[in-house]
Parts: sequence; C-alpha cells; structure tokens
Amino acid sequence: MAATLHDVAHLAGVSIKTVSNVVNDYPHVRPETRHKVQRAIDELGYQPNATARSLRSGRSGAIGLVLPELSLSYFAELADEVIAEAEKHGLVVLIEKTGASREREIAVLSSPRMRLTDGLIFSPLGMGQDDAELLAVDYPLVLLGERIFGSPVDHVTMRNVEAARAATEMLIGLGRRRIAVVGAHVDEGVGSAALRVQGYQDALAAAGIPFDPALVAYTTLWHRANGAASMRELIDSGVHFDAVFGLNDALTLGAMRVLQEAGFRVPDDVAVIGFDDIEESRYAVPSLTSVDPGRASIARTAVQLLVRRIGEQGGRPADPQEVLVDFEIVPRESTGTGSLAVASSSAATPAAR
Amino acid sequence: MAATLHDVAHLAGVSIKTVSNVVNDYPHVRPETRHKVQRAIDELGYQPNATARSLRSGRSGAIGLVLPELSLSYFAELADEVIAEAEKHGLVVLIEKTGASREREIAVLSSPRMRLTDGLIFSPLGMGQDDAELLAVDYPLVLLGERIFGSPVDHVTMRNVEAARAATEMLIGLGRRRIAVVGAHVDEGVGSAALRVQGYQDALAAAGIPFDPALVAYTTLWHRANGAASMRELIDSGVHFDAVFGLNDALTLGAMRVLQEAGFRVPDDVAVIGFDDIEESRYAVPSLTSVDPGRASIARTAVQLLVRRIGEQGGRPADPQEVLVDFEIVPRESTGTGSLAVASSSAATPAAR
DNA sequence: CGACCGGAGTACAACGTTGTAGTATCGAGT
DNA sequence: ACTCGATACTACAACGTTGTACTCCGGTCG
Repeated sequence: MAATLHDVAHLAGVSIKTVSNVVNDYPHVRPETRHKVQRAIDELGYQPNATARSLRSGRSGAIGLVLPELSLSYFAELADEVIAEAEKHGLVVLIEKTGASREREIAVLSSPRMRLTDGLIFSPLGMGQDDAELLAVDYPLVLLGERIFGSPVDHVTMRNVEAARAATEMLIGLGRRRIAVVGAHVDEGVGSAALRVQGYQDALAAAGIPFDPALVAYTTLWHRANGAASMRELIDSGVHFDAVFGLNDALTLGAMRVLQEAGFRVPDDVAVIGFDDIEESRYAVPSLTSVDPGRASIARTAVQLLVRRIGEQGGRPADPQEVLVDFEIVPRESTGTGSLAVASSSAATPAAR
Repeated sequence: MAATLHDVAHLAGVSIKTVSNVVNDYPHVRPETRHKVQRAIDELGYQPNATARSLRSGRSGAIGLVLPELSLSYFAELADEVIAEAEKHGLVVLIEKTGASREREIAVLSSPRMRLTDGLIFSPLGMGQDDAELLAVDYPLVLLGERIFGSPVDHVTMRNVEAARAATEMLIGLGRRRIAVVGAHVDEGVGSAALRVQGYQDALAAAGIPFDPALVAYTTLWHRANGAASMRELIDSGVHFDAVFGLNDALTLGAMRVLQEAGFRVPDDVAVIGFDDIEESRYAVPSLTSVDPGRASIARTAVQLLVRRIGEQGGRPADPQEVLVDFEIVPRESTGTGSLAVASSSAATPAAR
C-alpha cells in the first residue's frame, strides 16, 4: 500500500540507496539528483517505514511508561509531563497500566508486548523491596517511587520524609497540637505511606508533641473514597483533633469533604494539608494546602536519565543514579494561609475541551 | 546483546525456522525437538524481537491515542478506558498530546513519529469542520468528539444535544426558570459547546421559557479557572439566576466554588448540573449532578472499530460508521437529588498510590 | 602523463523474523 | 518394488531500511 524507498527509486530512476541518502540529508548527492528524488517522494507521498528503521537501527524512538492508573490525577499529570519531556527528545510514549497489582507489574517487566520500546519508566505500587532484583533487566529502566531502594537501576524519588515533616511542622506552626494522619498503611515498612508517617512523627518529636496512635487513620488505597471513609471513622471514634495531614491529595479531598459534612469548619476548627499538589486541590472548597513533591522535576529527570541510558554504547554503563528532587509547600485556604480569590490566581492552564 | 532465533538455533543444534516454529507453537515438531529447543530458549532467555516481527507481519500491535491533554480528567479517564480495552485485544497504546492546537493536531496526523502504530484514535479540539478532508489518511483512523462530522472515517460521538436538553429539563423539572449556562463559545457553530447550548435552548423552548442571552457566560477554555472566572462575571453583572448548567464538569466545579464563596447556597439558592461525570464530581462539596455522556462506551467502541479496520484485508473497506453512544444523568446533591452520604457510595475504585 | 583524490552514485549485506518451497525419511497401500 | 502422503525439518527469500565497500568519473598534482 504505502510507498517504499524502492518505489521512489524506481520512479526517480536512481538507486534505492540514493533515495535513502536524500531522505536522510546525506552529502554527496548532486542538487539536481536531490530535486528529482524529492519530486518522486512528493508524488508518491513517501513516508519512511518506522518499523524497518527500528529494526535496522535497534532504536524504536518510543519509551514505555508503566503506571498504576491514569485516572489518578497524580499519575495523569505525571504522564503529561513525561510525554512533554519525551517529545523534546524526539521520543513517543507508550503507556501501560498495572492497576497497582504486583503480578501485573512483574509481568510488564518481562512482557514482550513492551519490546517495542527503547526503555521503561517504571512506577510500581505493588512490588516491594524484596522484588528488587527483578528490576535488573537487560534494557534501560528508570524506577520511580518509594517502593524499592538500592536496586541497581536509576531511581528518581521525592523527599518523602522531609516533605512530610515540613507539612507537619507547618501545622504545628499554626498552633495545632492534635494532628491526625489519614492514609497510613498497616504493617508496611516500605513505600510512601511509611515514609510520610515517619516524617510526621519526626516533626512531632522535634516539637515535643507526644505521638498518639489514635490519631492515625489507616486505609488500603489512596482514593477519595478511602479518605472519606477513614475520616468518618475518625470522627465516629470521638478522638479530638485540630488538624489533618493527608498522605495524598485525593485522600485529603475526600476527608475534607466528610469533615465539612460533619460540621467542622476548615481551617478554623481543623486545618488540613495534603500531599501531591494535584490541580484540583487548587479549586477545592476550601482550596487545599499541599506539598508539591516535585512532580514536574521527577518527570523531566526520569526521561533524561532514560535517554542517557539508551544512548549508552556497548562500553561499561554508568553507575546507577539515585536522584532526589526538591519539594515545596503550596499554602492555600485549608491552612488559613492562602488567598481567598481563586479566579484571579488562575495560573497557566493550557487547554480546554 | 539480546538473544535471537539464530543464537537459540545454534545452541539447540536445529535450524532457525524450527525454533521459530516452537516459539509460535506450530505443529509438526517432534516433542523431543520441542523440548530441546525450549531448553535453549530458557537458557538464553530468548525473547522475540517485536520490531522484526512487526516488519515481517506489517503489524506493530500498538495503536495511537491522540488527545489534547492528559491532565484534564475527562481525557485521563478516557485514556484509561482505551488502554484497558486495547489490552483485551492484545494491543498496547501510544499516547500523543496536542495541547488542543490545530497545527499540532494536523501535524500528528501525518507524523512519521506515529508510524509505529497500526492505527489512531484521534480526538481533536483545534481542528474544525473545514479540516474534514485532512482525516482521509491512508491508515486506520477512528475519530472522537464533535468537531468534525461527515468525514469518511469511523466516528464515535455522544448525544450532545439530547444530553444537554435532558440536563436542562432536569433543572426545569426542579422548578428553576432562570438557568445560566457556563462555557459557551463565541461565534462557534461547531463543537461540544455549540451543541450543548443548542440542547439547552431546545429545552427552554419546549418548556416555553424565553431564552435570555444575559444568562450565557462565555469562556475560551474549559478548565476550572475559566468556570470560576465566568461565574464571577455573571455574579458581578447582577443578573438573577436560580440554576447553572455547566458545559463540562471542570468548568462547573470552578463555577460552583465561586458561587459558594459569594454566599449562594447550592442547591437551595442555585441548583447546579455539569457534564462529563468525572470522578471528582462525586466528591465535590456539594457533590455535583452531572451528565455521563457514555465515556466508557466511547472508549470501548472506538477501540473495537479501530481493531475492525486494522483487521481489514485488501478488499474494499467497510463504509465509515458513525456511532452515537447513550448518555445518562447522575443525580447528586448539587440539584438536591443525590444522597448526602458519600463515603458509602464509594463505588469501585481500582487503585491507590 | 600517470597516480591520486574526492564526489556521485550503486550493489550488497544485514537487522530478526516468518511464509513458501523444498528435501529426507518412514509407513502404508497397490 | 513403487508411489503416495504424511511428518519433521531445512534453505531461502522477503519485509524496508541503512552501513560498508565498491565503481566510475573528472580534476589536480608531481
């Protein structure tokens, strides 16, 4: 169907290689030959066959991005930024989702379905530290997240402990002493939840505030519904609190919603801070103070590290890098620190529907 | 680096084709030969080279999904469902974003970067009816959205007019007569905005309510910030209204937020309904009544149509199909019709972080 | 004036896979 | 004893591209 170099060569009356040379802008082609070939290319609407090129060159020009779920805002926004950065490097992004299942994650790592890609950016939620050696694959891989440390691959992660500590300290700075945590995971020594709870405890300890286990609400997942449910339990338990630290924004928005249904005023009765700084937090009622964990920087760094690995020639590979990105707290109304006007702070929002 | 059929064949002492036959489970291989080859495959960790397969077969097993922006919830959720459906067909999804720019959309259609895919699901926002002929590409293409009609490609779209009419009728049914619309586009005869405004006007006309242009708020984009800004203008204009129909949920959530800041009670003073039924609408305060335009069904249908096209052999292709999916109104608190409990109506939410 | 050089273009092989045609072997049927 | 047919396997070509090695030609230099 589609035209090939062979067709163009035939029409232009030159060899197939000369056409290839024109297409790739090689020197040593006379201007008149070049024009003749160009005319044939235009006439046939020739487009190089990407698959054949890949086979020849060993590069596909695509990278894979493996995520739990795109409908979670954090990951959607991350994917958006990965795609944007990849495009700067002339790469296209193939997305696979795992639903946070350990089995699916492991399967994807060895899946021939992804073999079209030159490398993978991998964000696991189901796998844990014990699975570290499964990451030693024979293609370029960049790991995201806080499930696995110290494995022999490039790893981009956020300062979970420090950021959580800073968030908690902000609440303490507001005079709050009874700070609830929403989203802890039972019996898990690994992952974002454990690290953020650690930061929370560090802040309490530093401020001389005793840690009260009754203030910790556990969830399995980090969706809005889970935040709502565990806030309901917390309220029903009758424990007193004057602030909430939600371990991600989705959870926190769900929790904040229940708080308000139950008649608590935010931030007057309860100050609330989240984690992730997803876009909707900016437009919640009240707008949600949140930790921006450096998402944009994570996306950029991950693509850059991957590109570097892909570019590595046969020689001995560079040592695996562990990159920590900087975080930032974005103060808004839910801690009584943001401006009330929202329409004016509309920021740059690139697209409509 | 990676093992090839050739390596396996050498190790097993058979021909390369026999290995291929084992890999592809062809008959006419003796069990003992099969085992011998299988051992060699395992020993070398052989994985078929997807690129070479593609070249040989003319299929890559990947489809492209072209969207304005993944950080818009509607598209993120759509992408999620496209990926899930694609997987059922053994396909992997490559995502390209256009930022809703007409130039980028047109560029993507002829981009060799996407040539790795077997076909495209294309959701334009910048292109218009005049660009219809640009869709006549020489690869399988399924069009989404309401920007272009009647072009010779498969097209999946929603019942914009009917759904908007039903939404408006719901508000009328609640006794509201002064219904504002947020998100209209100036001077645009095409696209979701125009169609939904049409449905709104149809409903008014059918109910004998005069159409008041002062109740129509215009925006360029459909982000939360735009909804917030135009609601602010609407309020400042002093016009009286007792209901709001937002042309998508993001807009509507922004508008609802401003309404509440301004002291209006929702739904008592102003009933609000949105369009898209994105996940966060379920957790807004109050939860937002919305039109589910059939997103899941759009994703499934689009993939299925594309798969059918890809499977078409050389013969004359099937006529282009125009598919309209069904919508549904999901009543929630913002129209005083939903239940107040939210934690219990948590629905099925597949993943955490 | 022959050797040499660079430009312009070509032929061929190779990337890793699979379809097609072919060979060799064996048992069964006439 | 011979064909026939099935089984088990192999050799080769081809998918469309590009790197390497080659030829051919006109011009320049010693």
